[in-house]
Amino acid sequence: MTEISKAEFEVLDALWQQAPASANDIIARLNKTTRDESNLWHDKTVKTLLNRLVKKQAISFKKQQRYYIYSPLIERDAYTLKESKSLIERMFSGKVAPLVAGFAKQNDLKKDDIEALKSLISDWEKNND
Amino acid sequence: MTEISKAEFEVLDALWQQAPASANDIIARLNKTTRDESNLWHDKTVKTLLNRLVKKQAISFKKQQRYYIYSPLIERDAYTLKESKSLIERMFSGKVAPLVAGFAKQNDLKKDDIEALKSLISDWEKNND
DNA sequence: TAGTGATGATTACATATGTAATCGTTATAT
DNA sequence: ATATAACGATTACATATGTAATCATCACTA
Repeated sequence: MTEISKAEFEVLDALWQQAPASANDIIARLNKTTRDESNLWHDKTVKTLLNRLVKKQAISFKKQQRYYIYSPLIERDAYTLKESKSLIERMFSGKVAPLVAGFAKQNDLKKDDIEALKSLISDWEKNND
Repeated sequence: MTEISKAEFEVLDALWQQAPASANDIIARLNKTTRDESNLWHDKTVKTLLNRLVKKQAISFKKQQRYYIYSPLIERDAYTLKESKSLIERMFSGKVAPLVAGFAKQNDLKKDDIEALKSLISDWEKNND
């Protein structure tokens, strides 16, 4: 699977929300969460991106009459993990802690982040002591 | 400051290692850490990327005779934090914990990651109790 | 002093990306 | 039944990106 661009990711993300889905479902979802009116997704644009995602084998479709119904071929978790690892590899020598440290320094960690992290750590320690 | 591409980032990263630096310094650094012989950075390529980084105002240069000596205009920490936040915003609704959870699930957290995270958390708790 | 080599500047060029418009075909509304 | 609207397919096009090659200058070498 080749690279997925940012715009393609947004479209794929709308499909991940609920799949399978038609192009119109996806367009509707994209525009539902779009705050800025002037920034609506254009029908044609989304369809181009769906096509590219098909070519990149990130999604598939089957015909339902003359409509296409799309489904993801890759999983969201797998993809986001791959991208995260890539960024952390390139920017932080593969260590996740320095990224979190950046957030901490900017005061971008909220209590529930901390709770989630503590829980992850205690799980880890349960398995790796 | 516009976007910095992946290739540009690698060049900038070599400059961050030690600045100011000449193009040749940077090329040498890039190729020092390159394992694969067939994958060496080409002189011309690096210079193109340096030019683009100048245009994007990510770096500056001053003439030293007929050579250029480059310096970063942006800080590594600031840039990597911005990119990290962008990715986490796009992929994890702005929460850092789910990213770490992905690493945990893949067994990609090592003991020193855990130690670093614990330390971050205890610092955070010291300031936010 | 004429040729060679190193430097930055300019140009090149294929592919990717964002953002659509147009085309051909079919379904639908009048 | 005909015009129109809705689909997907194809085409468009500016800018970004990876990856260099060529050009104009200047310095150094034989």
